[in-house]
Amino acid sequence: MVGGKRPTISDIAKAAGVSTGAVSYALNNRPGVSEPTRRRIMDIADRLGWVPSSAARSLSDGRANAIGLVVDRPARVIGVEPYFMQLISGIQGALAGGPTSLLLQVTDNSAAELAAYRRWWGERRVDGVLLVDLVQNDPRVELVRELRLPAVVLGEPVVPDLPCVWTDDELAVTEVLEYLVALGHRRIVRVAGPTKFVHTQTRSRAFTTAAARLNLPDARVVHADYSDEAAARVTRRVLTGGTAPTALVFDNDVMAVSALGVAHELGLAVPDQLSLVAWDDSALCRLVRPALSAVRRPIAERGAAAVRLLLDVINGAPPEQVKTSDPELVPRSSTAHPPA
Amino acid sequence: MVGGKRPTISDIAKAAGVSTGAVSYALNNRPGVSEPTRRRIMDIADRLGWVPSSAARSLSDGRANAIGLVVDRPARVIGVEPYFMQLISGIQGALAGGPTSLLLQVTDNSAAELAAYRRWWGERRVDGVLLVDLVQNDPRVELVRELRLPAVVLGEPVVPDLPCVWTDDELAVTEVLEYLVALGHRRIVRVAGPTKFVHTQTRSRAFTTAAARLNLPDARVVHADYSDEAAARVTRRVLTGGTAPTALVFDNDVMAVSALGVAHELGLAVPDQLSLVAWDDSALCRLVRPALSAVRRPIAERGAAAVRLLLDVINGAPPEQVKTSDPELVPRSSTAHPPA
DNA sequence: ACTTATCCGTTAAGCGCTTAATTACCCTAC
DNA sequence: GTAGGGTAATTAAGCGCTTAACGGATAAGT
Repeated sequence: MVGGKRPTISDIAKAAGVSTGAVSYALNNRPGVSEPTRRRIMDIADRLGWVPSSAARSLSDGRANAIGLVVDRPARVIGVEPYFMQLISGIQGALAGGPTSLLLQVTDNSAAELAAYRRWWGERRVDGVLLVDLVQNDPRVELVRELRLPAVVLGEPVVPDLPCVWTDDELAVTEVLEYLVALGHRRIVRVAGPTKFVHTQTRSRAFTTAAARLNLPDARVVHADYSDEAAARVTRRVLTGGTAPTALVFDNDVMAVSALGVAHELGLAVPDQLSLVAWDDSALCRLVRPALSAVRRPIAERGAAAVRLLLDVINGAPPEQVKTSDPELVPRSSTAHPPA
Repeated sequence: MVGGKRPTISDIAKAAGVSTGAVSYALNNRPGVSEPTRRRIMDIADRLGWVPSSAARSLSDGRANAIGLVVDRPARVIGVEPYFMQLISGIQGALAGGPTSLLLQVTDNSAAELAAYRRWWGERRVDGVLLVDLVQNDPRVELVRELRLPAVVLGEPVVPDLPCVWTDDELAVTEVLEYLVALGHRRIVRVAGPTKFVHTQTRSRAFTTAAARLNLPDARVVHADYSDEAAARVTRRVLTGGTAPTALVFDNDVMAVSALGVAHELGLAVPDQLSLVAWDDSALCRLVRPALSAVRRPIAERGAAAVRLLLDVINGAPPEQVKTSDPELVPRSSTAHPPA
């Protein structure tokens, strides 16, 4: 308890008059010590305030008791999106109480991200990792396979044998489109994130499919990079172009809010002349006027599920593909009938 | 390079035909091996893709090569504020390239936070920690001292011998007040965060002092908890009370945006009938209409400076108190002359 | 009464790395 | 020719913990 001096199992052994082996067995609840002895040892252990040295434990059992997450988004963007903090909240929730810690790294390029995973693996610092924002032919998939590093993807099951936690975005896209069509919209544009992301493609495909089914020839997809600047630029172009859409669906909240500004600037009233839907609900969506209709996804749930799955996989469980609860559209004040 | 098999120094030793001791000396650039041998060893090491095992290294040199950060804010709030992600960005920037990793924990109560620090210390998982959101008589200060755990405070230097990185908030508060007074405001209310935080008190004190100096008897401070709900409640009360203020200064961005909604609801035009200033600039402030005037603080710089300071302290440097560059007021469209 | 099984506990090796102590060898100096 | 001084290596102990392998004692089986 007193500063600087951390008790070790041999301190406990000495105090209990047994060998360190016995202490180890007792502390780990494994057979080999009698009940009274075990109890005595445990009492001494927590009287001394003993906590196992993670380094020593790792070294001998090969477990790091840590998992890693690297987020590869430019600093400019990362601060803005509530997504990651909510994800981390969920992750922590599932980690709480257990012996496992979270190692976090924020990088601004893909090479650094790969290097981080490789280093963590080499240093035996993590038992497994979480993979977010998968892209087509993602090099990380190759890497974790090569390294035999347990990994769980946060996203659609595109890689057959890689465990993942996913949310049914296609469903949500379809729901949004049907909702807008029900309001009377026909010209709808989806302002998506970068093409490279798998989830972007999934949503775009769902969008196109649903649009075809609903017979909306003017529906189309344009891309931005999640930043408000890019979104403003794209939105302005779309709204001032030929046949302007009456509804826009965005791939995050920041872009939708940015569009709100652009609409204002162009003198377009939201929702009377233009409807807006954001992806990933957030305080941002709630606070802005008019409040934004948004698709709410269970982000923290994703994080928690991913952690549980990863811990299982680390313990040798087969690679499952887990689906979270479905997203839901939260209608607010940014959607209405299109102008007559 | 091939999966699963991580080379150790004894693999290198075998390949080079020397002892593991020699390998260790060579790899750590310490005297004891000849230049040719060193070169040969290093070549083999990186041909084999060797990376030191952090567990083994920690165990033998007592260094964890990691620092810890625990953020104690309810999940509800944490996702909203860009602050932490920006801080983490800054932290990573200073960590990049070095051997040190960041351990992150998000908790929702102070006891859990203390437990986290204690556990990290016991497990020898971190070499030092970062402390944010200091409160009066913060138990963490006592704890890190008792444990002799190197720590750096992100905030004002309230504890004499604890190193810290701080930003001159008093200056900013004064600047904001002078700015508003110059515009003609006399009745100004500061909507602050919880009283318990040291930074809240610092700012409030500066506010009161400056208000007295500027002869503003109606200036006062009210408190909320950083959430949009609380801010809305408080703002509504303040604006509908006796002598309503003509300007409000908030302690974060979310509360300011929330107030924007309240003003709208009460039929108060911003900035013509009410001026609003946010603390900590963010995309939120930029994107909202009218865009919010805000105090911009060098958040990432704080994080980076704190990391550098912490690493120094871990290496035995004396506890410095570092001041960052000054905050600046970014005037936008939410501030103007008060109504005549 | 003797083997067998069971239970409790100790021993010791090993995880991968660092580092003080030691040895081996070659040079220079008196 | 031998003591003294580097330099370049090896040896081995130790960091704190886990865990096979082993041993001694007691209880049970025939």
